[in-house]
Amino acid sequence: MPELPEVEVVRRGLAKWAAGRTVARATVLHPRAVRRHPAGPDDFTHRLTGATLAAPHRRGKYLWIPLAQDTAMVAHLGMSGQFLIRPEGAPAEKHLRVRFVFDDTEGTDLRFVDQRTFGGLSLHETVPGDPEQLPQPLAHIARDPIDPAFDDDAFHAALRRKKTTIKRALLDQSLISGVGNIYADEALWRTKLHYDRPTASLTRPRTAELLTHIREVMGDALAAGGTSFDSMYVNVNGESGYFDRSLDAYGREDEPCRRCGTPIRRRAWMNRSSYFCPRCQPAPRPSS
DNA sequence: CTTTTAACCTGCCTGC
DNA sequence: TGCAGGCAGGTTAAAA
Repeated sequence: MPELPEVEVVRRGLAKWAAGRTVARATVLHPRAVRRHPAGPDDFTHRLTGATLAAPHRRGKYLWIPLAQDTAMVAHLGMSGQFLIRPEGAPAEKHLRVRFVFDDTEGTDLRFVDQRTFGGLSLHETVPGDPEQLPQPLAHIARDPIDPAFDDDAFHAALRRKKTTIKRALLDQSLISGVGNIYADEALWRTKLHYDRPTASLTRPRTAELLTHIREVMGDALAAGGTSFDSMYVNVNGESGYFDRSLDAYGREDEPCRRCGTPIRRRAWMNRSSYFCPRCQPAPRPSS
């Protein structure tokens, strides 16, 4: 479950069901799942053995779990990654990639399941003195819009100086993290902005509106347990969120805009799709 | 230097 | 039924 609300649902599940537990044994069933771990699968499992999982943190779509004073396990769900808390005896999922067995008597294990293998786990040093024990590789990831330390003014200034379009900017994790294809389309629809609008043309009030809508749609989605179109995106207990029923733009091609009734359109865009209302979100005047 | 494209994977759905 | 092609919520190395 890839975007910020879905990852936050997972983080909360880990906080409840995995934090504080000590790993008795870690098993890597598919080496690609730990390809971002520099020292390889054997080092990964060896270093996790005996490690106690601290409370999980999140920035944007990235999760991390501090293990010791200066080490944390980073997790990214990619397009199809899941963390599942399962009964120890439950049969292996078809796409089970990494399994953690604990030294306690709770009777459950922790599994990283990932059909498309774009996600992965890895161990990294943390930024010295960082209160959240941020892993070094995440230092370049921007704070996300629901982080109290997110700087709205700096974000607007960055948009103004970029030579790009608004949806590309929203998906740039070094400018603002946690926004993906669904919530970008939803926030743009709520703000009545076209995805190809040049960022340099945005006024400060427009940027403020956009940020407000990003926060609102993510808050709404979180309250609904996230967005799930199928069993691919689930919480640690395997349950789907139901925000898909509340989407206004994403996935609604040819269905009437909930504001003006005009059919929502889908456009091929950067090897994926953009959904928008052609009336509420008119295309910007072509530049040059 | 910044911006854009193509590639990385598996599985499902549609149309021929 | 089979098969090709398109599509899917992610990042990122390489090219422009």
